[in-house]
Amino acid sequence: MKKTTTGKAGSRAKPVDTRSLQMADIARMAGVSVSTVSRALSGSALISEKTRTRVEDLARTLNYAVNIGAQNLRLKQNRTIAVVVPYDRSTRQHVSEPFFLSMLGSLADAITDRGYDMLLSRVDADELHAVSKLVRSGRANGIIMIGQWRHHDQLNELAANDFPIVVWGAQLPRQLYCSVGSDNLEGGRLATRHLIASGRKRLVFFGDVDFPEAAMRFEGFKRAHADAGLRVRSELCIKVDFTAESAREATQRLLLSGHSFDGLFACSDLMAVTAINTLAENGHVVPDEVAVVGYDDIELSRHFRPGLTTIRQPLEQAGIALVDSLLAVLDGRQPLPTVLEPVLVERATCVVGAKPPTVAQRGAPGA
Amino acid sequence: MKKTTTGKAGSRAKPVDTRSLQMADIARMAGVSVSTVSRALSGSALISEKTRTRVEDLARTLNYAVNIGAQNLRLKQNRTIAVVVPYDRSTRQHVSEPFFLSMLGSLADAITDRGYDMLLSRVDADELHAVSKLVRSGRANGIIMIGQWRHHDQLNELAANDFPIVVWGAQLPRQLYCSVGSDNLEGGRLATRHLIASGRKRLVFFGDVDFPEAAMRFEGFKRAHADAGLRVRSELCIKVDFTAESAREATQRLLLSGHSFDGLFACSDLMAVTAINTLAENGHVVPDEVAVVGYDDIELSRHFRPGLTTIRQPLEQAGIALVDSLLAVLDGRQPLPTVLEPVLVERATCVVGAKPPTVAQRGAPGA
DNA sequence: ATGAAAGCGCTAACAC
DNA sequence: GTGTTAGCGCTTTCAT
Repeated sequence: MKKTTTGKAGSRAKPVDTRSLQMADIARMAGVSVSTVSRALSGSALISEKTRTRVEDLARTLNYAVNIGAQNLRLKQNRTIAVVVPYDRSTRQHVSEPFFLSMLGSLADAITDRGYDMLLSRVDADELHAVSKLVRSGRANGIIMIGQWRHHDQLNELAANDFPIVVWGAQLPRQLYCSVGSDNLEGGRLATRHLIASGRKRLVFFGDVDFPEAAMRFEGFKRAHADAGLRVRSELCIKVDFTAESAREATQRLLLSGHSFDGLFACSDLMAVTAINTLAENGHVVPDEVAVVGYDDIELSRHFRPGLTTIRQPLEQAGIALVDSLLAVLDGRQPLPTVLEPVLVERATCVVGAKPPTVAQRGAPGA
Repeated sequence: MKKTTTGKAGSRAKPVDTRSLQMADIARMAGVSVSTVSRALSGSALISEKTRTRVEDLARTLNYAVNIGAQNLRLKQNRTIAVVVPYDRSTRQHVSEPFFLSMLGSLADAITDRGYDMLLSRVDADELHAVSKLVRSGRANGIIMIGQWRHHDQLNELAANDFPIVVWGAQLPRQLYCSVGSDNLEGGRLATRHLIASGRKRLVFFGDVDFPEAAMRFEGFKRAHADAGLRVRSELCIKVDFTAESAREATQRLLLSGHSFDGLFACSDLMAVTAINTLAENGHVVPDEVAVVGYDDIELSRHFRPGLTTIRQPLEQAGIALVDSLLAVLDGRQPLPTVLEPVLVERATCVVGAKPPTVAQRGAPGA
């Protein structure tokens, strides 16, 4: 990092004049009272057309904008929604995970469209109760929480106190808060059914069932097996957390274990992609030897080679559903959880109707 | 999307009780005055240890939090920084572009670390002046603007009025605002030099020089040619905007044009990846026939196959520099623009010391 | 060490 | 139609 010399001169201390225009100023200049200005600017019907235009013109010319803080204080409102991304030290789950970031974009749009502001806040997952402060302190009206969470009880406790929160995630039994999520069971089933339909029989599962989402996907994995009259091989069900490193290790361990397999369902695209790369480095060809289905359909998956077959979560809809549900909660209603339908996106890593798996091809070592 | 029936019952209209605790309540319960509570909670030295603990305990027990809105109004402050992402209809540049999103993560961290709140705001690029309202209305103290912008003059106009804004982007001549950006000229030069060093001589440039960043990278492209005694082939310099579609079209046109080339420098990783895929679909092997260097080092590039050689922008540093610069501006100082050094990340698509390009290999058609 | 009172910039009765 | 007045929930003189 270097500082250049081009640009403005050093640092003359010249405090920014923050004493901006106020309503009183406009009032004085227009020769009316403050309330008249207030009314004129808020489109009250009690104001004469003449005064209104005079005030409006003045305001526009002087570049005046109503002070939202004061307005909110007076109105006891604050059109702000806080989006909270729990920050998990242990998992090192980070805001820059592709999936989170797509979700953020979708939320930003939905929130903006409804005339609200979006506060982005990261809180330590172990300090989750801190989110309530955002609302108690009047910083935001309500909270949208995103993230793999194993915080069911904390959330329930918040919701029990009528705390305005909506969370992205699985719908759980005895849940007091409103959730929006995709149907993870169905997603897991779709993925697994597709693997089976492509002729695979010995399927690996990658995921951390401590997370409700992953647990549901695993459930779908099992159901699909049952539907097809296949049995789940427990030695192929591996606990992998949501990091690339974990997926890499798991894949290596799996290869070393000697268990044979011809298909893999991973609970995130990042896992899937990492597994594919690790397989490739060890001379195994995807999808010829091992078919793979991921989850999320992040940007990456479309550009990855071979194109990743995956389960897409409808994020646009998710953003909208989250925001609308929160607004309903704020309105004193109790919206039902929303379950979005995941869709299978078939690309190259698992194709139905293609040739069946080959145990060893192109003289690939191992397997 | 379907509504499930599990979960809470329908919608009993039961307005959330927003009349939360106030300082007056604490005061009454503690048997002291409001001012005492205020002082106790803000750690004033004039309060007896006994009163302080009593008040603090009470506040903690009752889950009281000071109303930030009122506090800010009184203090004429608001520890909030708005991050603005211009939304460009024509380019369809979207918040979910991987690069923007990484930047957001980095900013969220930097802002949070400094005890500020981050407001995320998208504004139509054609309504750029709207950002000033964020500050005039007291919603935020200052603005950090991210995004490919061709809005130099508008920004200068804002800055001329002492408007607290810092922008991510190239440093331009006669610039009145503070910018933070990577050295795009150097980045372009690094990329091009690497291509040349790997033995390539007929280089393609993909980018839209209407954007200052891309223009500078192109400048670096030209310099590297000059340094190596090569000439830039104008028929290989193609205007491509920051979308995958545009890159795909450009690549196809390029192939149809019949011009031969053995290297490609793309102004974003997304362009690069798309170009590589399009080349592959047409039977051209990267990097054997065409070496490719991208720009940004987004997540994708690490997982893409073959690994994308690219120029990394140091986003962590960028976030920090942006925030610190803005805070300096808010403090009445005039920070100098920051120029971050880009670094070359060598992966597989352009490797120095590898075998020289082959015009046709593995019986690839065309070329 | 504590309290009373004024006021941050705005809105909304309530008068006229 | 417009002005007067009383707060929204807090901090901070200025008294005591």
